Order: sequence, then structure tokens, then C-alpha cells
Amino acid sequence: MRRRAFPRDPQATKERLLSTAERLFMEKGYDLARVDEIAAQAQVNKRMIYVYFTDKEGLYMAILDTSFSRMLTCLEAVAQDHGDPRNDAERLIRAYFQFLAEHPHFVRMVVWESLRYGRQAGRVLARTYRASLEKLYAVFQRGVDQGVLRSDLDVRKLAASVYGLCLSHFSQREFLNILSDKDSTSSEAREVALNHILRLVFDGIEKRPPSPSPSPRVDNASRR
Amino acid sequence: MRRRAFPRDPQATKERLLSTAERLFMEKGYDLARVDEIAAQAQVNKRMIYVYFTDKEGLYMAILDTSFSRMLTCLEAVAQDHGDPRNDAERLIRAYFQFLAEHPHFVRMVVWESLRYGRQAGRVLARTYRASLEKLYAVFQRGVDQGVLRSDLDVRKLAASVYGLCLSHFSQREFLNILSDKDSTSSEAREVALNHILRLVFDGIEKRPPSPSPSPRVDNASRR
Amino acid sequence: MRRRAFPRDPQATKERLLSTAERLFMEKGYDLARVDEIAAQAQVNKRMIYVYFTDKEGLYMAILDTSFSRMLTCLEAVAQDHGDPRNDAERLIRAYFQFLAEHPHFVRMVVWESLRYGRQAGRVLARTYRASLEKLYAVFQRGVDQGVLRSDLDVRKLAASVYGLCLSHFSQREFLNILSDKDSTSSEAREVALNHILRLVFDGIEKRPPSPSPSPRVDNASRR
Amino acid sequence: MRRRAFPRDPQATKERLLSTAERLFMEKGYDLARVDEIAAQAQVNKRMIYVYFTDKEGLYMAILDTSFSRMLTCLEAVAQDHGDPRNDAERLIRAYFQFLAEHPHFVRMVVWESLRYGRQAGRVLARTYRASLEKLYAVFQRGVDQGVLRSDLDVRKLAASVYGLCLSHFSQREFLNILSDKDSTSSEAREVALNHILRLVFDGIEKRPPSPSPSPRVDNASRR
DNA sequence: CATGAATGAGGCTTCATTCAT
DNA sequence: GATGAATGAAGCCTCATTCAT
Repeated sequence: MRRRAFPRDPQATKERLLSTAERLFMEKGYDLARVDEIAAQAQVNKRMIYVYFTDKEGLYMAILDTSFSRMLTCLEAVAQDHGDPRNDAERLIRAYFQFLAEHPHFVRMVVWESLRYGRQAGRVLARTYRASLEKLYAVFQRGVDQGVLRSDLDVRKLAASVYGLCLSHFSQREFLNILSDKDSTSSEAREVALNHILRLVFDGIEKRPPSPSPSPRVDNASRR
Repeated sequence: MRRRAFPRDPQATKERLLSTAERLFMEKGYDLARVDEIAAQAQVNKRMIYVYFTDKEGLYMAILDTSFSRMLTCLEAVAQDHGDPRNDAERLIRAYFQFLAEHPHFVRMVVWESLRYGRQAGRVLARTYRASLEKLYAVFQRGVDQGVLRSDLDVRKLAASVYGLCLSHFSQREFLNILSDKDSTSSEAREVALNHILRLVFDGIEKRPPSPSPSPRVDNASRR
Repeated sequence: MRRRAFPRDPQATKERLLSTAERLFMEKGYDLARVDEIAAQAQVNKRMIYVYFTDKEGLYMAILDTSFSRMLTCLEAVAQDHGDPRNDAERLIRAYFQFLAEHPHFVRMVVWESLRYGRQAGRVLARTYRASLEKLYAVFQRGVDQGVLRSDLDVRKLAASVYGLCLSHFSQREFLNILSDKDSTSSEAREVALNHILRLVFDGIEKRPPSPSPSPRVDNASRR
Repeated sequence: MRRRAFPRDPQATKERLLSTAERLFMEKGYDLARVDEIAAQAQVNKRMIYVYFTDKEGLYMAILDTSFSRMLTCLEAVAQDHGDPRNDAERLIRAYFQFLAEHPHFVRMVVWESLRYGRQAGRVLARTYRASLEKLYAVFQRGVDQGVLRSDLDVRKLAASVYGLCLSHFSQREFLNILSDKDSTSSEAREVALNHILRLVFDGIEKRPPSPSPSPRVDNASRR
């Protein structure tokens, strides 16, 4: 006759389930995460999962939903027009990189979902977040429209490239570590990597004047 | 009393197992691929898997091994010095992109493995292919050494970026399709995407002649 | 904070539970009927079932009780002596057939219970309704006693036969439909069926005048 | 490390499963029969049920199939034309009654299935046994055609009545016992019951010579 | 009187692997 | 070398019932 570990509080129960499930789903993937383990670690009776979320998939979908929501809320907040498209774009990329750095579960979620062909994430995204995404594209588009970015730039392709560059920095980290013998987890290493990416991206996409003269951007090398 | 589907031929049996297993492992992932299904589709008795490969993991490792081997053999072939480092680098990137396009199983394998923290792939890679990878870095390094690529370029970071850009183009395809409503499977679309990537990369990494006019990006110095 | 769907009214609550439970118990059987579903459909809190009926079985027994009661009340009403035993008997059979036609739940209840060896129905029947049943037998017995029905007739066997003939017409309907490709649900079809049964029964049990011509059925006596 | 209880013999394993499953399915019904219990009592590993029969339902269907097959084989054997339609019909009814007496599992199966609206039995019957059934009807039809049975007789309705009379004698036995305080299990009691049924049936369906004397059944005209 | 959160036992099914031939 | 029958652990889900308010 075990005592109840927590007082009756459906909201708290739900949240314990959600956070535990997020951890385990993102760690092991949908199929390998165990309902029993989620319930046990959340210290919630297994049955409640079915009461609150219908089934394993319902719990998973709830997590996908809040995951995307968190990310897009975060990005929308910095996707506004501050007058300087160049800086706006950089701010957006930095924010995305930063978000991934701080939310490794999100990174893994995206990758798991990509392997399942976005079967479940697709439903959530298409249903709810299409509009948000457009706002992100707009940031780059303003740069093109205002002549700051290359006029022949395809902003969707650019978004895809930035998406892939940042994502793979985190998702492929262990792999890249194997290749480079270095650990990229420290925040300094991370800042270096971000600057590498920004340099790569901007020096590629910025519209440059035909440069006959020696560029002063030499000292950009000193940007950390 | 059914007849044997195939005559006794250990080598052929092994290869049927390997190719079937590759397909199923890469499609469903290590854990969701079923030993029964592999044996059935390969038309091989299940027991043979244990005879030839010890267990499920042994079969998987064998596939990882040949997968990496195939890729590196392919890249090493184009990683030679043809005299023009710029072109050599482009050729290498093109070859990698091309390889991924032609080997979707490989793409998925890399992504599956990254989610398992390279636990198994790491062993294979570190053991056998470290040397090969060095040859690939060398291509970029020659560009730097000969003054064709930016002198401040970290070729390992560059390799990581190219790796991520190309890989995510394929691995995140379904996801990106959801976002962009377009299908990027056609070979034309693929060529466009590759050119987008190459332009991004080279216009970022090529050393440009010093520009005489004061760059408008002076205040970029204020970027943090 | 949802409002109560119904005002506090124990009697009404009880009756909603009973009628809902009857429907579900008889449709799905005792074991497959779900306490949750009963409560939900009755719009009653699950807990109330335990308050009013102790447990699932208590609710079930309550329903058995009212089911039998309804039937016997109905039959007793027509089981009286109207002076013509032949017609009294027919009236009783018609009433039984009619009752079954109008109470499909009752039909299923009897069949479910027979499969459980009358474990629960037996208790209810033996306890309360033995007396009522005797009144029904009496109807046939009057026919025998007054020389209208065969003197060698065992009225209990007759009752069993009538019981089985009528019951199986309804309980085996779907099965018989499969066999005969016809639907027997219409009220015309039902009347035809009833007349078929009555003809079968009466032309079998009525005492006939000694037929002057030698009956060919004499040697039926040799039937073992 | 328990030793195998039986030598490797797939056929025997299958049959142990089938006979055990028949017993438990018919005793408890499809839904309440437990796969674990079937496997345990058959001393077969649970997994084999899925190997041989796909799933619980597959096992059940296999049993339905053999059950019907057994019965129809038995009846077809006696459903032949021996020259005397009256005796042929009686022989058929006796055989059916006898079969039910000897196969209580079959009786319960039919009743379980009728409660499930013949959902599964219907599939088996319609698929395989329609033709057999026609042969049984033919027995009665010969009686009608040769003027031995009432010319206005609907042989399908007759079959239904006989089916119900015999079946309910067994299926409702416990119920009828409650009502009559007697046990009808002994073979003598069974013979008496069968004769009761035969008498009921034949004295109702046999075509009788027009009785010249004023029939007391005149007022039967009032039967509608 | 009424609510709804919580429980633990148990049901069907699936899997990688080994045994006996 | 090759076969396919057999195994036991474990996964997801469901149920009647009780607890705390």
C-alpha cells in the first residue's frame, strides 16, 4: 500500500508526464521510448497517460506541438523589422542557433521526425505553424527587397541552408567530433562555430559592390 | 518438402542478406528493422544471420562498414590534386552531394547513427577511415596554402559546414518540403540546389582581391 | 467548472443508470459492457454505480430482476382462465412471442444468462419468480384437464418447447438470416412466423377425434 | 531451464492448440477466453499461436470452421434419399439432436455467435457451407413434393423451428432445469425429450387424410 | 450527493535468439 | 550448410474499483 508520491493535481501530473516524455522520446525516439518508463519516471500511474493523451502517440503529438510552439514563439520575437535587414537577418540566425544550443531535445526531435518522413510533425506543422514560418522568410526577403542581399537570392533556399547548417552543427555533433577529435560543446567553441557559419553565410549572400580595391574586411578576421 | 530457393552458395547468401539488411536497416532504423523480415526478404533462413554475423548487431556493423567504405572510396577518387585547388574543392563537394543523392540509404544511416551518438558508426570510422578523411581535408588545405581560399579558413569547420549543408539537403528533405510546398526530388531541382550551395560556399570562402573603396560594412565591426 | 447536468435526484439518477446499463449489458454481455461507458452514457458519475448498486454485478442483478419481473407481469396478465383453454393457451403463446418481439434486450439477456449457466439469473428466478411460472404452466394444464389437449402431454416439456421455439426465432435471427438470405424483421414476416409456430404447436398437441380411417401412423408406434 | 514437454511435432502442437482453444472458447466465449490460458493448457508457447493462426481471431475462426464442418459432414451423411421421406426427415432430426447432445461445444459456439450477430460464423458459413445447407432443406422438400408432408409447409421455416427446438433443448438446459427442477442430462431423459420433439413436429406437419366426421377443429377457423 | 483523479492487475501481441533435426 | 519450431521477456493498452475532495 504505497502512499501517493504527489498530492492530487491533474495539471502537475500532466506536466510531469509531458516533461518526462519529452526527455525520453527525444532521447530514444518515438518507437524506443517506453510508456512504462515514462510513467515510472514521471511517478504517474501508467493509466493516466491514456486518460490525458489517449495513447502513446497522443502524448508524443502533444510534445511535438509544444516543441514547435516554443521554437516559433522564440523566433517570431526576433523576426521583426528593426530597420536594418542585414542585422535583422543575423539576429534571426543567431536566435535560431541559440535556440538549438539551448534545446537539444528540439534538435533530436527534428531529426527523429525527418527520419520518419515528418509523418507526425508534418501534421502538427501544416496545421498550426505555416503562418509563423512565413514571417521568418520575410526577414530575408526584406534584405533582398532593400538591396542588401543578393537580388538573385532564393530566400527559401537560403532558409533551408541556414536551417541545415545550424541544425547539423548540433545534430551531427558527435559525428563531427569523431572526425575532428575536438569537443565542440563548450560555449566558446559554440560561439566560434556560430561566427564561422555567419561569416560563411553573409559573405556569400551579401550583395557586394564590384570590389576593385582591397577590402577592409580583412580585419573581419578578428571577429570572434 | 519445398526445394531450396537458391543453391548452396555462402557468398551469395551473405550478399543477399547484406543488401536486404541495408535496405531495411536504413529504412526503419536499427531497432525497428526486424530480423525475421530481413531473412524473409533475402530468402535466407533466419538462422544464417547468426551463423554469418553473430547477431543482429553484427549484421548492422557489417553494413556500416561497407557503407562508409563505399563513400570514402568514391570521394578519395576525386580528392586528388589536379592543379587547381578551387576546382578540386568544387569537384569534391559536387562528388559528395552526388553521392548522397545516389545513396539515400547512406544519408539515413548517417542520421540514424548521429541519433545514437555514433555509438556504432564511431567504432567503424575511428578504426578504419581516419586516414581517408585526412585526404579530404587536404583538398581544402591546398586551397588555403596556395592562397586561393581565405587564409583564416578553418578547413575542418568548412568541411563540417559542407557536410551539414549537403547532408541536410537530403536528410531534411521531407521536412523542408512540408515548409516549402515544393518537391525537390527532380534532378533539375537537385542541380539548382547544388549550385545554390556551391555559390554560398565559394562566395564565402574564396579570397577576394582587396577592394579599394571603403566598404559600407564598416559598422559591421559593431556586430558583437 | 461545469454545471451538473442533472439536478440532484437520486431516483432519476438510478433510473438513468438502470436503463443505460440494460442497453449496454444486453448488447455486449456482462463482461464486455464497460462501467465507464455505462456511467458516461447515463451522464452519471461512475462512483454512483458503486454507491447505488455496490458494484458492476449488483447493477447487473438489478437489471435481471426488473427484466424478469416485466416479462412475468406481462404474461401473468394473460394467463388467466377465460373459459376456453385452447384459446387461453394460444393467447399465452402469442403474448410471449409478442413480448420477445418487443423486448430484444430480454431475449439477449436470457441467452447471455444461459451461456453463464444461469449462474446469476438462476438466483433471481428461483428466489422470486417460481410462483409466477406455475401460473403459466396452469394454462396448459387446464387444457389437458379439460380434455382439449392431449392427455399424454407433459406440460413442462410443452412449455420448454414453446419457450425454445419462440426464443430461438429471435435469438437466432441473424444466424437464420445467414442461412435463408431473408430478413425476418418486418412485422408481416413476424406474424407469419408466429402463425407457423402456432400451427406447428397446436396441430401437434390438440387432441384429435379418433379418425375413422385407419391412420397410417399406426406403425409410428414402433418408433422407438 | 524447463525441458520441452513434447517432442517437436508441429501438427500435434497445432492440434493441442485447437482442441484446447475449442474448449476454452466455447466455455467462456471469444472475448473471455484468454490466449495465455489456451497456450498454458495446451502446453504450447504462446508465440506459436501467432505463428500458426496469426492471432486470437485466426485461432477462433479455425475452430468455427472445423466445428461447422464436423456438423455438416455428419448431417450430410444422413440427409440422403432412402425412399421414405417421412423417415428420412425423422432420421435427419434425430441426427441433429444427437449431434448437439454429443457436441456441447458446438451448441455453445452457435449461441455465442448468435449473440455476436454471427459476425464471425457468418463469414465461415457463407463462404463454405451454403451448399451443404441446401441438401438438408431438400430432405424436407422431398416430403412435401411426395405428398407426405403438408403441401403448404414452408420447409425453411420448418428447418428453423427444428433448429430452434433442438438447439434450445441443449442451450437453455440450465435455464429449463431451473424452471422444472429436473435434470435432463441423463440419456433416458434425452430420449424422452427427443421423442417429445418428434411427436410435436410430425403430428403437426404430417399431412393427414381429411377426416370425414365433423372435426372439432371447426372453430379453428377463428384462428387468424 | 457528487466528482474525477488515481490504481494495479492483466490482456493481446511482438521480438531476437536458440534448439533439434 | 540449412531448416523451422520453440522460447521468455517485454510492449502497449484496458478494466473495475477506490481515494480525496
